[in-house]
Amino acid sequence: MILPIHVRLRAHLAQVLTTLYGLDAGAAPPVALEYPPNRELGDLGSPVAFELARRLRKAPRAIAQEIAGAFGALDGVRAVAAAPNGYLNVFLTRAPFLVARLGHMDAPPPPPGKAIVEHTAINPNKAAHIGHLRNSALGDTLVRVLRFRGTHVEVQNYIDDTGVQVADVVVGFRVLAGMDLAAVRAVADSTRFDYYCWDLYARVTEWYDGDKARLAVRAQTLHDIEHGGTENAELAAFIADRIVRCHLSTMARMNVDYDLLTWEGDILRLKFWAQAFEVLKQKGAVYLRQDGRLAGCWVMPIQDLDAVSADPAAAAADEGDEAGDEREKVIVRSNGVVTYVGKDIAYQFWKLGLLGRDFNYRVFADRPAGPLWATCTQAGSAEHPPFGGASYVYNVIDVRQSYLQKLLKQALIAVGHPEGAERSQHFSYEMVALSHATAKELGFAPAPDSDEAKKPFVEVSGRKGLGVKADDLLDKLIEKATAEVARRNPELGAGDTARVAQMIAVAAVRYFLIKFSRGKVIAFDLEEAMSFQGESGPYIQYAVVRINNIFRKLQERDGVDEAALVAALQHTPPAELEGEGGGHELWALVLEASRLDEVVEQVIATLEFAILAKYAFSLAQAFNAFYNLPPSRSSIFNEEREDVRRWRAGAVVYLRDQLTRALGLMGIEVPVRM
RNA sequence: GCGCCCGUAGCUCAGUCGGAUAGAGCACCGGCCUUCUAAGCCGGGGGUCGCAGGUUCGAGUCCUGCCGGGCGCGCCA
Repeated sequence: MILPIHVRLRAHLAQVLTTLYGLDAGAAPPVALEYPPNRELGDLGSPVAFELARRLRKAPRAIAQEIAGAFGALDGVRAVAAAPNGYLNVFLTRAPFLVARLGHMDAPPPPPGKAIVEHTAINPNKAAHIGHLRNSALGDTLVRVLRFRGTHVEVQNYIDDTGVQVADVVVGFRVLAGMDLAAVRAVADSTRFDYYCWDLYARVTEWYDGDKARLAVRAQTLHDIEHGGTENAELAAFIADRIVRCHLSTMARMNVDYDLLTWEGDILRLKFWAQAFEVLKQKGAVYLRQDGRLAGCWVMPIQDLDAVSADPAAAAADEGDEAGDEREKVIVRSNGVVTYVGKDIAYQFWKLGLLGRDFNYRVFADRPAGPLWATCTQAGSAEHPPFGGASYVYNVIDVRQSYLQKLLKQALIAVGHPEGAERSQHFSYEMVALSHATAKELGFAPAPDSDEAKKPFVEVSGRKGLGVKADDLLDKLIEKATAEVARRNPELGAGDTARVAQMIAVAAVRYFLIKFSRGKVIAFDLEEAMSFQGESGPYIQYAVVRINNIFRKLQERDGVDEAALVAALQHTPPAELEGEGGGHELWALVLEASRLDEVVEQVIATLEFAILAKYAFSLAQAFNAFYNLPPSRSSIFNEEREDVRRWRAGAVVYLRDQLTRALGLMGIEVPVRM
């Protein structure tokens, strides 16, 4: 396996520094490498001379010059130069670099163990909205990025089928609409059921607001659902099942998929909590409060997690400061009913293989790729893939759940599994709100002097039915894209046009949801999200489509395929790439395209997918700029010099492949035309 | 009150391990289609990087304090 040039260059520079200045290579931090602002300056650059300037009492420039002088030869490096300002810049041998990259590269060994990614987890009582899409887009991208690196990933979607939100819709059907199961089934079979429930849910909220005493109906319904065997429980199960199927088809439109649906009802019925409770009690992680306002509750003491895990000194200091300030979190209420946190602790234990109990499993749906599995309580399938028991767990949930996610980690530490806490990651992100313009468009205009009107954005509210439904957004985007595709490609049939429009719409939404940093509230603006121009998914697709067109036309005219062009590079004089003339632009594309792997590394380390989005965009942008250069410097199709055409083709094929991979990581496909 | 997050161009946002001239999109103004798709490209105007200190050869980036905004801290889920 060829070591990436960065690694070898760092090692070589460390060696040079040792011989030159007697610096201990082991003690020094790794030599920093950056990309100079442009290719004229170099391909890689290092500020190492700045760091040494003080120690050596020499000007950075002089040091850089000495290093350049002593550099010697390194495979893959064409030249080294000391910049006037003190940077040490390195030029790579271009043609071998590209040829190697176009060939087969050995993949690094896959990380050991399985990772569980849980995402989506929409309450199964109404249609999915734009906020849910952010979760799914981030979660699915995480899955794709991990798999790209070779990690074995299990994707779970948690279904809260026994919570208040489902209970509220049950109340809506039975009390407000006066329907029984048969009537609800008739509705589900004849309408957009998730949309119907969206409106019904909002009506129920209003109904509660009309008289708080009505909340007793909710409490009774919830009780019925939790205990089973009642009409309410049956209705809840039906609603949850149907809504989940709606969500799955919405997500399928977005190229989002799962391996397993975990149902909260199964966690309850299989007594996962009882099992986890035993462990927590045994380890003293929870205890029964005898007095005070929490008398009769089983509670878990809450500590500062950072102090618990990392720095012993800081932990000791904190203990002194906050000894009197310790708080407790109720896990089991005084009436014996477990809280939400308790159920989540049990689920997290199971995910990490620490519970000592398992679900039963059934096939929930058949897909082209194979069955979609779901948990069940009894009479499961005899044969099913192994689920749970992962080495790493990513819970994709918005930032408002930080406190609870912290409690999960604490419970793991308290039962003697600090490594489980280390391997549990809360993948948090800020919420999606609505811009005032979009909220207004949806018919929600806050009173001019209200608090709502003064806020920078309008909060999405499933309860009020205020939000942009995921399918509505996709429909609008597809409608717009269809018109554009039909106008630009009249030769395309209706089926192809629809497929292309769908891909463009998905690209627009998914890119939009990925391009902001996780910590940023997205004030969703419909007009902005509908854009196919500028920094958008379709912009990137467009660049790839253009490239594919070049090779399609080349094939049609000359019968030359791109594989043949690439293969011929080995025996082609590299003047176009290496030459003094116009090669810089082409080489810049190759070097930029080569950065995908390092971008993926960074993305996994930071869980910041905006980096991936921006990278893909800038690569597309770089290509578009190249594409628009005068034909003498950029054309492939009309270039008559054989060697020049080959190198341009090779560079562009490589860029296209890397860009297609980057899009794939974001769940975005490339259409044939657009 | 305590904790977490955010503050960069008119607007929405990038800015990697602290490093070369602080960038992009949108909006605005001016150019570019007989030449691989104009969903594109090129050029222009537009900045007290919230404020004040500190560390450093070097700070949008790190530290401290403050200001403004968001979220969280329940015998809800």
